[in-house]
Amino acid sequence: MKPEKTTHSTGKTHDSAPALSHELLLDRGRLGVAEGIAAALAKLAANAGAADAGADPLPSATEIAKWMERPPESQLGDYALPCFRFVKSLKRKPDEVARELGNLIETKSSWIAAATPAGPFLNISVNQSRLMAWLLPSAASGKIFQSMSQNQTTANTRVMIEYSQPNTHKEFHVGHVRNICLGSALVNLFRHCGYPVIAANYIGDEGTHIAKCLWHIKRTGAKAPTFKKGEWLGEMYVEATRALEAESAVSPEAKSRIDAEISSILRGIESKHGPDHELWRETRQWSLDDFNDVYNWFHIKFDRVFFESEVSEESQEIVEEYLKTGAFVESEGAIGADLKEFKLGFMIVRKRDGNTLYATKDLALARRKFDEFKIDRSVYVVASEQNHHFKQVFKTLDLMGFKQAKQCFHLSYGMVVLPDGKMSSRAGNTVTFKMLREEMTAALNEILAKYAAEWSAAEIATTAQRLCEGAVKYGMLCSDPAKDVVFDMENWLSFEGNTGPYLMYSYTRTQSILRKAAEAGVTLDWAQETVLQDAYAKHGVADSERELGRWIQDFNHAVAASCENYRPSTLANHLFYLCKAFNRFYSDVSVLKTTDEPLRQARLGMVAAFGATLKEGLALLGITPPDRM
RNA sequence: GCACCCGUAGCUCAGCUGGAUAGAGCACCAGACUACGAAUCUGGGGGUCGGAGGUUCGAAUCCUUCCGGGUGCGCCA
Repeated sequence: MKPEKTTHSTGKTHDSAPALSHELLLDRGRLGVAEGIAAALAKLAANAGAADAGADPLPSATEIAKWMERPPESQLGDYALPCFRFVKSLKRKPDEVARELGNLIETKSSWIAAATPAGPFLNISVNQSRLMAWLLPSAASGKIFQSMSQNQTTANTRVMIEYSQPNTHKEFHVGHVRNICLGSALVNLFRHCGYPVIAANYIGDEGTHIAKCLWHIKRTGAKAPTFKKGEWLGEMYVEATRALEAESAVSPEAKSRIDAEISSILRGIESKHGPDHELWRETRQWSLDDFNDVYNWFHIKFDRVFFESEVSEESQEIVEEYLKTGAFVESEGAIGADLKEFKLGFMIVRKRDGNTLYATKDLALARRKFDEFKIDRSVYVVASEQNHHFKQVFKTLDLMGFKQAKQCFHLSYGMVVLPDGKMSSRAGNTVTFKMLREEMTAALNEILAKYAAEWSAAEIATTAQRLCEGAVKYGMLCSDPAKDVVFDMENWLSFEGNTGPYLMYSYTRTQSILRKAAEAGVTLDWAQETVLQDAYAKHGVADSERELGRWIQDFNHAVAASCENYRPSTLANHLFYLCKAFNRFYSDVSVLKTTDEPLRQARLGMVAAFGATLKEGLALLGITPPDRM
């Protein structure tokens, strides 16, 4: 099968739609059916006298593969072809097209077992034994997943994905956790689809918030603990803001005195020497150490870590430079980009006091990304509060003349809220990463205590960690990024329904079966594809097997859609349905007790194929399931 | 005031480059294990897809408008 040229006749190119349905070419079953339809369509067109001038050219098999849908009821068939689109070129009613196409389809020695018209739809049943003989070994070996990365289009697009972006001296709360989950999943997805990806972090290590934190430490003389000093800093910052608010309210004089003290600390830090700078350097490192602990716990790595402090000088240069080109103008004593004609207001890049801002640093950093890292696309994973900010930044980059500005994408995500409402540090109901980890791990340890006699302490600890990490990541990823997510610890750990533990449990079931099979000396011989095909041809494919096969087969498509739409939830949901199908299959047929040996091989293959698919999908979400739980 | 986002079962959410009778999970009710570990599976009730228009063979999906909630909007990050 060679890739056909795709025609862009619709001309509708999505801003960020990359891989030209590459995954369809990897699906031999779907493509096989599409080829059968294409052949029938050619005959139909010939019969109709296709000499009509101006008639549309016949669609290619890949185009047809794109149009094929899954019918609403699986009893109807494996695929459905809506025939409305052929009405014009064939000058027939859709019902007629479906009927005639059904008659013309070749079912002997092809992927198609039956084609039955249903009104304007042509429903198609796939030759199941042939499908399984191809699908199961391809999935179990991981071959069809790995092929996703061999894509010319994506291989030439360098992508940088910036995420996490924590501030030093502040608490790392569940909102930051969602960011990490989304960002790392995107990195995985883009890499998997063949993009060269640079995973970047951008740490806020300067600014007033730090001065406030240090101000509080200095005046109270509080001493840091031996461990988790970064978390302690976060607590100090919360205390600082409270103290600041209370004391400033006492009198206008008190307020101006405190403001002066904080400015003094800020200047001290920026002067790059002296006690305040030293304190900044020391405490900053505490936060960075803690961040690394968090990243290690979540098993994520960055290829490049940027610091705000490393771009602040460049941000001053940028102001001068683009003031000259006219991209920036002066207004009311400040300097900025006038974006009013784009309905984006005015973005200040230099304050009246001469200091640059967060936005200015984003511009400087963006330039570094383009020039130094030669990236073609730049993705920012940042909370939705900053939608307006990024619209301004991207438009400004455009005005500054960066071509890549059009390939900048802000993945905006909603807040993490608690079951009883929004979190607020004022109300004292925030959830930090520390709390999340401790409480969830404790709950899991309680559950896993029942294995204390059988398993080693190390295995219990590892299992608890994996379950916790998986529960959190899945909970953060399974709903649309744009929506707020309710952080409900109990639900996420409840192991019932659409949760991380449910998916991980499904995986452990496969491992259990495969382990038992290996103990019994049963091994899979993939070389004999015909064994699979014959077994299924003889005994038939059970409904639950057909369903499961379908979800395995559509996996690549879900991955591609998930990547193209910057939406890990698409994959997460696919995995949930995949597991539902497996658990149904599990209770429907007993694999190891299957008496017919070839059929048992085939079903074992189904288990292996599902296990490999699920593991692959979970890995893309950043989840590693335990082997047993 | 303006801009953007969200509104689908009691609750939490799928379904969104338009396709057939709108699907899951939780909760509730009723079933299935001396086990390929039931952290599972099967069945049941429960919906004018926020409202109203429009586009067309067809709209939860696209457009307009209104309502409700959220987030932002020149010297914070």
